Amino acid sequence: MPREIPKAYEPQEIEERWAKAWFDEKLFRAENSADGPPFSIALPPPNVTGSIHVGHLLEHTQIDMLVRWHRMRGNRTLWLPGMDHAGIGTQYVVERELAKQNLRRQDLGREEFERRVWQWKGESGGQIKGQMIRLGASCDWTREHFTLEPKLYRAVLEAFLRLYREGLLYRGPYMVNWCPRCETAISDLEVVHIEQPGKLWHLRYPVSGSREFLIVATTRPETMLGDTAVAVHPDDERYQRYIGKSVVLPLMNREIPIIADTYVDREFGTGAVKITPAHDPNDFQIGKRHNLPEIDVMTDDGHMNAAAGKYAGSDRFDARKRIVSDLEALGLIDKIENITHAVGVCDRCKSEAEPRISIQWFMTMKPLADAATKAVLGGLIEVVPENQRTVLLNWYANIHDWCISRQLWWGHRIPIWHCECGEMVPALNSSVEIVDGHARAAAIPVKCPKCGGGKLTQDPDVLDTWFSSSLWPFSTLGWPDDTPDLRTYYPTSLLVSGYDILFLWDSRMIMMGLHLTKGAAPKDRVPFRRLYLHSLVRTAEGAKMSKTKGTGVDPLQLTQQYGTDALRYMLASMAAPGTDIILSEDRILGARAFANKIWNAARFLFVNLDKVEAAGLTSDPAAGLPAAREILTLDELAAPEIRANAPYPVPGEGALAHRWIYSRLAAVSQQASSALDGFRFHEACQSIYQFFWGDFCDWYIEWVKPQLTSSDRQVALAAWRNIFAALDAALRLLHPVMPFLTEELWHRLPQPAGARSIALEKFPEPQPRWIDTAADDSMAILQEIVVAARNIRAEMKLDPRKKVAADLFVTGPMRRTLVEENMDAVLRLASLSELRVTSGHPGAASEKNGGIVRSTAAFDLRIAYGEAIDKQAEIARLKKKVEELEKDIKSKQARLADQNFTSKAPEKIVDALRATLEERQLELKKLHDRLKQLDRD
RNA sequence: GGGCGGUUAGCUCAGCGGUUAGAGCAUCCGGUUUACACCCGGAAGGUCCUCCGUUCGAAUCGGAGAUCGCCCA
Repeated sequence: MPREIPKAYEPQEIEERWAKAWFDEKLFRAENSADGPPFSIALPPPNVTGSIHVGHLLEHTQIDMLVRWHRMRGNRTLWLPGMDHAGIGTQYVVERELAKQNLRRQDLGREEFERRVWQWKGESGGQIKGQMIRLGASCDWTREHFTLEPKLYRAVLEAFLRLYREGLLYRGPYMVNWCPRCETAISDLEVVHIEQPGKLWHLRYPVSGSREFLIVATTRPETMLGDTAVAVHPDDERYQRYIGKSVVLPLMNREIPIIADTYVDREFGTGAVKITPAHDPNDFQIGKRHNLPEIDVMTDDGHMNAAAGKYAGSDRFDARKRIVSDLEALGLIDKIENITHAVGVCDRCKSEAEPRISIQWFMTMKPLADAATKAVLGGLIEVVPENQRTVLLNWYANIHDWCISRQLWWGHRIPIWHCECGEMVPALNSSVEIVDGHARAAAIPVKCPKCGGGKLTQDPDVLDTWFSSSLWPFSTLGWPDDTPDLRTYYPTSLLVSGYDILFLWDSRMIMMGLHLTKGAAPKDRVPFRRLYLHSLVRTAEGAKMSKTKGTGVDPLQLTQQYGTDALRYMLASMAAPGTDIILSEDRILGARAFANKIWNAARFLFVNLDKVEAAGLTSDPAAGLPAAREILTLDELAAPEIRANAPYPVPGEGALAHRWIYSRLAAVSQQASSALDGFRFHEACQSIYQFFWGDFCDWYIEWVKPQLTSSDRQVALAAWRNIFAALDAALRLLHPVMPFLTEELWHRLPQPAGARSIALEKFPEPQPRWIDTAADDSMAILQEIVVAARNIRAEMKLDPRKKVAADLFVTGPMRRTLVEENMDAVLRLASLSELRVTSGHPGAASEKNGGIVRSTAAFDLRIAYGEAIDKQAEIARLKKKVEELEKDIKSKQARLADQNFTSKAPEKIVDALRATLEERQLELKKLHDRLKQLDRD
């Protein structure tokens, strides 16, 4: 029965089919009762608003490779997926939609707005899930979670209430970053600094009761309306006499004191600075020290408020212009400098963030950071690459309290009720109830424990998205309940994340995990035992891939073009830890070619087997097969139990290549596993690529081709069995990186009834019986001979189809036997009609115009051909080689002559150097002989 | 201002104390080898950014500088 296998590899149909099958069959469902040590990874939950970009694909490819690899090694493997509600991000997107209808969220009211967001989430959210399924992520979709679902809401309530009772959460008026567009506080980490051209205005503040001025510099003149002091350094001689006096704040005509504070940098500007405690974090601190009033001059949406006098109602940037021009009119602008400075903007909407005092919830971080530091220092979490460990520890060391409240409507509402008397009453417990399909706190306090009042209103704020994210590795496993999943899979084995969210997410999970989970020892409470920070995909200019900037590349489109496997391979092959990735068209093409190569190698085997079968059936002498030949069937050659016992000894002299390919298989399996264990995906890819294309296709298949159609049934049988088993092993090696292609091909091999997927098979382990260093060495020599012959042929510009005779001079009987035993393969691969093997060196045996010679220390190969060779070219080539060799030999001799080297370097190194020197000298001698001979001829 | 990373072949990148520094792509030469032209065979191509140091030995370790990029303040 012919096995239909298309000539060109067409990934689309294959990938869609398997993606669907894997999902429908729940193939990657983790079984708690299964054998094997658990291996668990929580997916960094993508924003529910998002669609996948190449950055995700890089992350998912790396996770998926590790997950598939572990699954194939027999681990009880769980990759837990889910989505993040992405508070500010999602709200921003929905608000943008509303704005198209000229609506603001305030127009709808909180409940209606929330309803709209849920509606939007239902329609557009979760796109990523479909994309991940299509791209082959082997997640356990039966365990999918969403940060706003009831179970996770409950975890958030539990965490909040516990931290609150422990006194780690507090509320009060502090300086925060405020986004006037989103109208919410944002954390330090959500403010990004962008270098921009700007101006530095030098303002003249008249000193009260004098004609003098103090000059202060500012990049934000509008904040002057809220100035409540001017500060100088206490030791600054220039200003001694002003300390204690006051200035008249221009435009506002308010007297404000001149104070002394060591915070002031005498070198900056004039050494006098305006102090606006309500609009600058440093000024806020100074204000506290000096008991200065805090005058907030702005509204939530970035307009000037009543405290701004006549500027009230103006947009903050309009106000800036007006103030500057008013000051100019009054002659109070000393000068204006053009500068570049970093402006903090809201990470989400890119509006300029405003430092501002507002009442917010904060989390005390110091004790948690200390515990986390201890865990990381104690090696309870291994950080890869290692330098990121220092970055993490430094961040913990300089940690600030975390502003966890957001003035948003989309998120986990803070479970605190405020009484009219000012008392704050937390929810009674963490239970949740479902209203309209969505969760909210159920245990609502009805009476104030302090004043007994019954008028309690819930805090309007919601929690920072990252609060719920920080619970992700355990909340998704059932925490705070003691569930089988939590017991089995927590701590998770590994977290794979981009280093861009090390502070936002990774660091906070470590703190929360250590603090909140139940394990007796810290090692049982860390959220993950290893932390691998992967690279980011960047544009050619080095910018982060970003959809908003239009630099994001749609991976699904690339998939259409090149195939998912190729894309995955390309990303993995570039994923060296610690270096960012710039997408390259060439690399994708190379990966696609690789996929095609794999496809065709498999195709070759199946197609040829068809031929062998057909020939056997018809006993067609034209096919070169004897009539008596028995039919070979695929089952006989490649049944699972047959493959399991490979390699089979090949009778006669054709065994070498088989011994060698299995030896290579052992080495490559070992390399791949150790590379994956160290997150060196590029290394794993490279060694598998080299194995498949170089060893398996270029040498092994080519070498054994004739055996596959051998008239000796035993030879053909063993050869086929070995090659199928090797292909099977190669597919399993390749599976973690190229899941679709390997799945498709694997199913074309005979499999036991009910076999579901290559993903559930074993990853190749190096078998001791495969390792064969003698075969490695022998094969290496034969390959060198073949390459030397091809080299000479190319040099002589021989027609590749033309077979010629050659002479081989070898030393040692072993080598001679080796070549003679493998003569057929060598002749065929080197396109030789004959190879005369002689012991010793050419020299005397050489004839006039003796063709071209290639020499290594082990052999000399000569092809003599009727026509004259380009003698000058050959001499030039030899001379260049001589030069290189002489240089090398000289440096080696010098080093060996150096007492310092021979006495201090390890013996092994010295001996090795001596041996290579000898080889080189032999090569050089051969080159000289050859040159002399050419000269003579 | 502080910290981190890059600088290696024309391009994209490996290698990170001890072979004549590698790969893929591009280039050049030769091929319709019935698995694959997304292929096969061959070749050419490098002051490993600069300087100083450590070492028997440095692309690899340390210091300084140049340059590009990232993060934090």
